[in-house]
Amino acid sequence: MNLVPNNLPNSCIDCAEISNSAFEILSENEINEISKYKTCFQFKKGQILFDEGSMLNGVFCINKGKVKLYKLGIDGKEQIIDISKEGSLLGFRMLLAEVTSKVTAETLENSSICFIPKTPFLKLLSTNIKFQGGLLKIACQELGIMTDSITNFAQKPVRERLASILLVLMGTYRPKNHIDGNIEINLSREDLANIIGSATETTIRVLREFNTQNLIKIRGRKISIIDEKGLISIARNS
Amino acid sequence: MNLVPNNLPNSCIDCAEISNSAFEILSENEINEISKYKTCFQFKKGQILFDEGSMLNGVFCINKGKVKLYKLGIDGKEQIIDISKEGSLLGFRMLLAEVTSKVTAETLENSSICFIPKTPFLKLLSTNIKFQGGLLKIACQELGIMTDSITNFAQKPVRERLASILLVLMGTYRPKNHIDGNIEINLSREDLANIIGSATETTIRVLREFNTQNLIKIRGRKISIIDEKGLISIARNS
DNA sequence: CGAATCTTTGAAAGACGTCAACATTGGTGG
DNA sequence: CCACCAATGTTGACGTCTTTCAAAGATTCG
Repeated sequence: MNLVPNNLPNSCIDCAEISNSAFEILSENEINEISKYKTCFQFKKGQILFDEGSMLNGVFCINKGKVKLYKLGIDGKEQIIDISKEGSLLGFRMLLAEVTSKVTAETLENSSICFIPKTPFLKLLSTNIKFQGGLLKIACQELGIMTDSITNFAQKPVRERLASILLVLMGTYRPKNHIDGNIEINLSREDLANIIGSATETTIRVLREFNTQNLIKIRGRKISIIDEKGLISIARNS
Repeated sequence: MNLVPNNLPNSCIDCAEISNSAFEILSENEINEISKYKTCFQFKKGQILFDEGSMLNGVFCINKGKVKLYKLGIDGKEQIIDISKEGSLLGFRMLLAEVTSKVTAETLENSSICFIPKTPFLKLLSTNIKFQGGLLKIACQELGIMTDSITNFAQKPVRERLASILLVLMGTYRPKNHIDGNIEINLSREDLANIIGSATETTIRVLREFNTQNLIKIRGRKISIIDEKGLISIARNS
C-alpha cells in the first residue's frame, strides 16, 4: 500500500471538481485557506480509505476516481451503500455524528483523493455558517436518496432494482463534459449484485436477459445502456 | 378534519419534550423567541400532516403522539420509512433540500403537534450556527440509521427484519420515565408489514411463530416483547 | 346488533438463493 | 510472448422463502 502524497493542485481552487463539491459555496480566500491543510494522495484500485467501525481524523474529498462505500452484512457479504465519484466528500458523517464509521470506503480504480484533517475542517464548519448550511443541504439530499432506496429494496424485485441501479450508475460513470454516445459501467458482477442486494448469479441472469432484450449491451464486464426508456419503464415496475 | 389550534404550552421552554428535540441546544431566550411563531394543533388519529410530493411552508414538532412517514410504492403499497415520536422534527429536509416532500406524514394516534412557519425557522437556522450544527448532527445520525436499514432490507429475510424492527419499536413505544415491565407495541399488522416490507400475511405468520416460541406475547393487536435477547439473536441472523 | 375493518389460515405459484460445474479473463512469471 | 493460475463470469438444477389469492374468523365502533 504505497500512498504517494502529492500536493498538486496546490490549492483546491484549481481543482476541476471544486464546483461539484461541498466547497463550491466558499469564497476564493476561504478555499485557499482550507487548501493549506489538505494533502492529496494517489490510491491504487482496491485500497481502503477507512474501515467500518473505525474513527477517522479527517475527511476525504475525491479529486479523481471512484470509491465504493459498503457495510459488511450476513456472512461477510458486502452491502454497497454508495458509489462515490469526483467531488464527493467522505467521512464527514462520522466526524459530525461523533461515531465510528458505518461503512468501509474502498477505491474502485486508481484514484487521486485529498485528505483534510479534522481540526481545520471542523473549525471551518463551526465558523462558516454558509459552509455548514451547504453540508446540511447535502445531508438532507442524501436522506432523500436513501428514502427512495429503502422503498426500492423493500418493494421492488431484483429486475426492477437492477434496472433502477443501472440508470443511477449511468450518471456515476458519465464522463465529465460528456455529450452523447456510450457510457460504460465498469463494475464487477459481484459489486453490482452487492449494490442491488442479490446473489451474483441472479444479477448475471437478469443482465443477460436485459442484453437479449437489447436494453443494454454487454462487452466483457463493461455494460452500456442502449434503451434508457425501456429501463426506466422496468424500474418503475410498469 | 378539524384542526384545533391550541397554543398551550405557550413557550416551548415548558414543553416536556424540549430536551429531546433539536431545540435542546438553544438558550432559554432563543427558545422563547422561536416559540412566538409556533402554533400547536390537536390532530386526530389518521390525519395527514403533509403529503408526498407537497411543499410545506414550515416544520412540525411532535409534542405528544406518533407519526408514520411513508412513501407510496408499487400498487400504492405504503413503505413506512419511520415512526416518529415525541420530540421529532418533521419536514426540515424538504425545506433545506428545497424539494417537495419524499414522504407522507400521518398521525398514528391522537396527537399534539406544533407548527413553526418556514420564515422564522430558516431565519433561526441561518443566524444560529449552533442550532444548524445540531440539525446537521441529527441528519448525519439519521443517515447512519438508514445505512443500517438498507443493509437489513438488502440482506436479511423477513424473520430477521421483523425481529429487528420489533426491537426498534420497543424504543418507540417505551413510555416516558419507563423503568420496567411491559412495553406494548400498538400498530396494525399492515403497518408492521409496511415497515419491514413484506406481505401482511407473511408478517402475521412470523408473529405467530414468535408468539409460539415465547419471544413475544400477542394480545389482540398489541404486541409485547418477552424475550429481548432471543429477538436480538434472531435479528443478528445467528 | 351489524357493518366494516382487521386478523388469521390454507393452498399454490413464483421469485430468488444456493450449490456445483464449467468457461472466460486478466495478470504473472518464465 | 506464451503458458498458467487465480479470479471472475456463466449456466443449470433444485430447494426454500415469500407472495398471492381466497375465504373464514375476530374485533371494533357507531
